[in-house]
Amino acid sequence: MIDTTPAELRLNLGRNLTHGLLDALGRAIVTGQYDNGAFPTEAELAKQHGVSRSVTREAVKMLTAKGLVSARPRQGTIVQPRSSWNLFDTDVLRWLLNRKFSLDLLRQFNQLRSAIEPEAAALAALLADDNDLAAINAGLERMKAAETGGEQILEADIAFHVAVLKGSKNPFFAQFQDVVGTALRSSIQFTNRLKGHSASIPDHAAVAHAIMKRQPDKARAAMKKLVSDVLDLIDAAEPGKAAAKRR
Amino acid sequence: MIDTTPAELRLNLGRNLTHGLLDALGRAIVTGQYDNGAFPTEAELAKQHGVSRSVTREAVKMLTAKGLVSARPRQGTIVQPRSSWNLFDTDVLRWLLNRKFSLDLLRQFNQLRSAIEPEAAALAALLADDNDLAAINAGLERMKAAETGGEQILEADIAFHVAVLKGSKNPFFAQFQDVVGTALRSSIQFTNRLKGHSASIPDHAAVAHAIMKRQPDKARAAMKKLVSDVLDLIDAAEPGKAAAKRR
DNA sequence: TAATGTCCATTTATATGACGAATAGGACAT
DNA sequence: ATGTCCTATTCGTCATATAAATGGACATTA
Repeated sequence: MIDTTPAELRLNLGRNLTHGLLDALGRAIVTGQYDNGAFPTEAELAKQHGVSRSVTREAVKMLTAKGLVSARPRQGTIVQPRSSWNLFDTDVLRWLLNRKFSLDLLRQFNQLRSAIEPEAAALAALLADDNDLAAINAGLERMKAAETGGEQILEADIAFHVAVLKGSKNPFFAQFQDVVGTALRSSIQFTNRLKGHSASIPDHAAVAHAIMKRQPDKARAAMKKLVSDVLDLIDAAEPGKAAAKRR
Repeated sequence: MIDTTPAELRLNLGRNLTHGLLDALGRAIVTGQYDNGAFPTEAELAKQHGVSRSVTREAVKMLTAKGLVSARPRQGTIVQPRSSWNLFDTDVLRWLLNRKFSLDLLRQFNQLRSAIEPEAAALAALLADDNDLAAINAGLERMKAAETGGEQILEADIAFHVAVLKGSKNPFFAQFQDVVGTALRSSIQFTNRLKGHSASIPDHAAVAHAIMKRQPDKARAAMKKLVSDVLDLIDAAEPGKAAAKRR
């Protein structure tokens, strides 16, 4: 039972009741609140959260669009298996990382980065335009400026990686802008522990330099090293599972 | 102006009015129907398609969840820039590939595969369980059996790649199951032209063999070759743009 | 004139109540 | 044991009314 009040829902995401309820339900689903029992009916949801049926219906429709649930008459609304959740939806990702944070998930996410970002860097070295290059440099400069650590450097770090993804001129890679941003921000409680390494300025500079010089292979390798270092740190934090290596 | 009737909407996706309208609006948006003029208001949409406001609202809410539009009071509903569309939503991807099919998009999608699938194959070589291995082999056998070509071999091909992604035991890679399936099926009109190459049995067998033998590096290399061949064919079909190489 | 505050029109957001359609599961007959 | 039918339940759809938000017009004021 979650039993939120309308006021709380409104505060939740700063928008409106529908988005507030969406957020509440999303979190509840990813934390497994409905794994055994069935998902509440329209009427029950409306009653529990003190909102109208319209609001619940629209929230549930959005959950459907993100793959978390499916609804059929008489059967009711049912939570879909995790495999059909859209992990690249920033809402879903945020819910997952915030509530049930796990090293496993962080490792798996960085395995993804390790596949995506080096290729994106290589493409950026070939295709990035002046704007992209400027953004990449700007991100690097911000990192240097905020070298003290903390939230500053995290945002600068994100800006750098986002700029590279965008510079790839491939919309599928560019799509990961939000994903990477969301994931890095959501997992800050962990990554803070390994700061100083993950935000290694020289390694980032090497990526930027290779892209500027239009050297895709060097850019790929430099970016690969960067992400690999993060993966090494994660494995080091949990030696047991290190079997899942990825080089 | 699209002006569908409720009956047409129902047929569209075989489900209900809401999903039918979602589909119609999604297609209209990705084909740029609303790029200059503004998106219709709730009332207009309801009138144009002969459905109630509830249906339009829920369809629009789903579009919102997929990042295609945003809605605010007084401002109305506005189509978001392409960069914020969720390309990894199978609906969005299907709409994009069906209506405005382009070699560019196909190339970019295969650049993504070229980043993802080799790493997934390497992980699968390390982590796939017996079920996964069986599925990979089954896909390969289906390909051999359907060697005549046509739709049979495409489905077998998809099954093979999906099995590898699943075998990676990484939910982010596994997520691409639907994406790869949707994209391959949607781009069949083009890929048919280059069949026989893209579905090279020996190359697929090499991937499967490396995974069975638990050789991640070989699996990665074999999968890389497989996707690279597709990319080469795409570049060959459109020599001008081949500058966007990706090795 | 320029800055600021007030009001208004428009559009989405929310609420409510009613009815329709589909179907899971049981009752019943065979 | 099997197939058929019925019914209760739940989502799907519709209609209408009211609230909230906001961009812009307009008035006010320094």
